[in-house]
Amino acid sequence: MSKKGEQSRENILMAAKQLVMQNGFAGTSIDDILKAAGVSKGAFFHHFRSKAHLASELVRWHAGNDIRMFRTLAAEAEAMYDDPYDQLMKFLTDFEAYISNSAEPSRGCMYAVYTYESEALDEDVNAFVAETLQQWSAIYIRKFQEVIDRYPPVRPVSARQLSEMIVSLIEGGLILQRAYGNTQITARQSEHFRDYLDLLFAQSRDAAA
Amino acid sequence: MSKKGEQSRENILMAAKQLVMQNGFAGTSIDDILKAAGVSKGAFFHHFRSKAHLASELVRWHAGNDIRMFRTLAAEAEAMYDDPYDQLMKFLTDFEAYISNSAEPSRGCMYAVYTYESEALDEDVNAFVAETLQQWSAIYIRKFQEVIDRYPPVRPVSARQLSEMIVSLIEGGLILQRAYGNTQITARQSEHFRDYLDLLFAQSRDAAA
DNA sequence: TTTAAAACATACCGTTCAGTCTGTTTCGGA
DNA sequence: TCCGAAACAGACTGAACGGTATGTTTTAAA
Repeated sequence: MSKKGEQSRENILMAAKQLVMQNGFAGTSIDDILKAAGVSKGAFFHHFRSKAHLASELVRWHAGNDIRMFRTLAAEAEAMYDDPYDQLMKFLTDFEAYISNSAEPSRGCMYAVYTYESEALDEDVNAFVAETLQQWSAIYIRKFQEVIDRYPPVRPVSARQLSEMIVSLIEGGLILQRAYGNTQITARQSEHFRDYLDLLFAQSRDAAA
Repeated sequence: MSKKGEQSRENILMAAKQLVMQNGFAGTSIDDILKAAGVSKGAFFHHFRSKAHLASELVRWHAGNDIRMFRTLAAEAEAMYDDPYDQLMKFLTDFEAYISNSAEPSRGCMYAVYTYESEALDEDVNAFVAETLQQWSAIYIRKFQEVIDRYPPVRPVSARQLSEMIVSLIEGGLILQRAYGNTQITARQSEHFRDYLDLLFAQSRDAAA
């Protein structure tokens, strides 16, 4: 593959990502994307056979970057600490920092956009979004389970429930951020969640120490 | 106002609500709404001067019903119990029941749809959505404050933080529900949140008893 | 019963949309 | 240097869209 070809494709994906996050998928026209990406219609339809195909490729491209970033954060945390609880805390704080300090302050979550326009998208795109959210959850679940096994919580909690909770808090926080024009809500909710974990596991951790 | 006139208007709003929740606002055409509502174009533009105006009226109509329902649940809880903690728990469980057993299983939150298409909507509509979310939060905040004042929590928590947390959990839960096709996630997260409250306030409540 | 406004119904209009078609340029081998 | 394929560029098309224009029916008061 030539450099230039890949560059155009990437420009289109980046422009489309920004516009879709701003106006939704149905609210973004191909012409809008062309203008923002600085490419022609011929270029667009050379790389994507339809708008629906772009939707599919866009979320796959985005999810690839996302999951890679997640795995990197998880790996860093695991390299730095032995204790799963410490790993979890570092992972959560790193993610908070990522949300707060990202060059482009977060305008929401692409999976949420896709989810709320799911009926207009292909079946397999919806399946992919669900799958990606589950992959995301899975990273948490594994870590929560290690923590629960090591430090019995004061209340019975499942790793799955906790992972659904943090994902819900983040997704919901991003909505409130957008609605209120406040870029700190999601990070604050994540902090709050860490307090909750502290309440759940502090007793066992103190006992172990 | 005549009965028939109001009936058409209501039909349009109901049809629009359903379609917007399914496909988003940009993804719903006026013709789609006419077909679903069984009215003509003349009727539509008699009641709404544009699609943007419909967006505004729709969210106002929806929010009116919503806030009314919320206030009713709050009033019922306050009539049944004297203790603010008991009131809060009843309010939360009633809302869980409402989410779970609603005739039309919840397909998400209209404010989330509007929030994710905010750039394409009028300034004042966005302001109204933010205001409505804040009204919703305010109901929680008042009650949380009463509970905090009466039963000092084991960790310092603010009523505002707790209200942002439950709203985030609900909004995020509704996204996961849609993505996974599981109608129980939001209610389960609300249950989980009650466990958290129990952890925060159990000590003070035991001491008071 | 008349009347004027409200409440429609529907054909139509200009624009925008996704997608196509017909070329031209770029580029990496042979 | 030549060639074929990849990578464009941009005019064009038919359908769908939001909105309008014009006429008809319904309604409620005088």
